[in-house]
Amino acid sequence: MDFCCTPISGGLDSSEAEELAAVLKVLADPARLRIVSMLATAVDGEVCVCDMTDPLDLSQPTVSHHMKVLREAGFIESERRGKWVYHRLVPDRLADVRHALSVPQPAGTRS
Amino acid sequence: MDFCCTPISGGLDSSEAEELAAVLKVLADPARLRIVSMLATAVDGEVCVCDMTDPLDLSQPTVSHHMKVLREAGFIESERRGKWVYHRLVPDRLADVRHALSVPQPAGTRS
DNA sequence: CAGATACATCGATGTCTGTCAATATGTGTG
DNA sequence: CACACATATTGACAGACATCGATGTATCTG
Repeated sequence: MDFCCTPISGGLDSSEAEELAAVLKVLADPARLRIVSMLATAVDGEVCVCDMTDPLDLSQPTVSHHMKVLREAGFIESERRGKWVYHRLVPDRLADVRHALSVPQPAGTRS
Repeated sequence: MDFCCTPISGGLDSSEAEELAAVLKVLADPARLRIVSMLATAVDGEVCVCDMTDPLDLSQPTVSHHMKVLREAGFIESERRGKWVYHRLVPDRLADVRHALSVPQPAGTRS
């Protein structure tokens, strides 16, 4: 997954649609959205799992699972420092998704 | 569902995350993405179901189901003319989703 | 090494959903 | 009305997945 996702406006073929759908599916989860949100608003841009289980009201294995999904989809990077693993957003990835959802000429705007 | 989705950068609470996740879940399907793509690239901005079953390689009920999901999520508008029902994109809805996924200050960009 | 803490992996489970066949509804034509 | 065509609805089913408890792995401290 080098660069992400043919834009919708390009006329998606079957495999392009599946690729974009897979990426969107990663974001289409309340817990993962809140994780992304927490990373986006963190003062240092970093958060460790231990600081997320409580606000998310989820078990540690579940949070860990979501981090893995986000990491494998390229949305976050993780780095171990001591006992903790710090997670950061990869902002370009979100930008790619936004770009894939862009529709250049709003075709149907004539009322 | 008046206006769509608190931006990620706002620090999503539980219900805001669920709302945005629900909207993204609608897009996170290959068939629906291809439908949106076909509508976005259609010359008149309109397509009827009968013209989509073949390219999508899906049964008519399945396509009809996807149209309903897209309509209920505010992504398309549908209008009956004669025997056919024509579907149009609601471009603002996609723009809302893009906006919700924006991260103003890429927090973690210091390498 | 022994214990504690942070995180990852595994297996099981309940729920959600994309799909289709069958059928119903709506619309035009004779 | 009878028939054909386009679309919607219903019911059923298989696969996907979010979640958790139990357990494994890594790191630090005595």
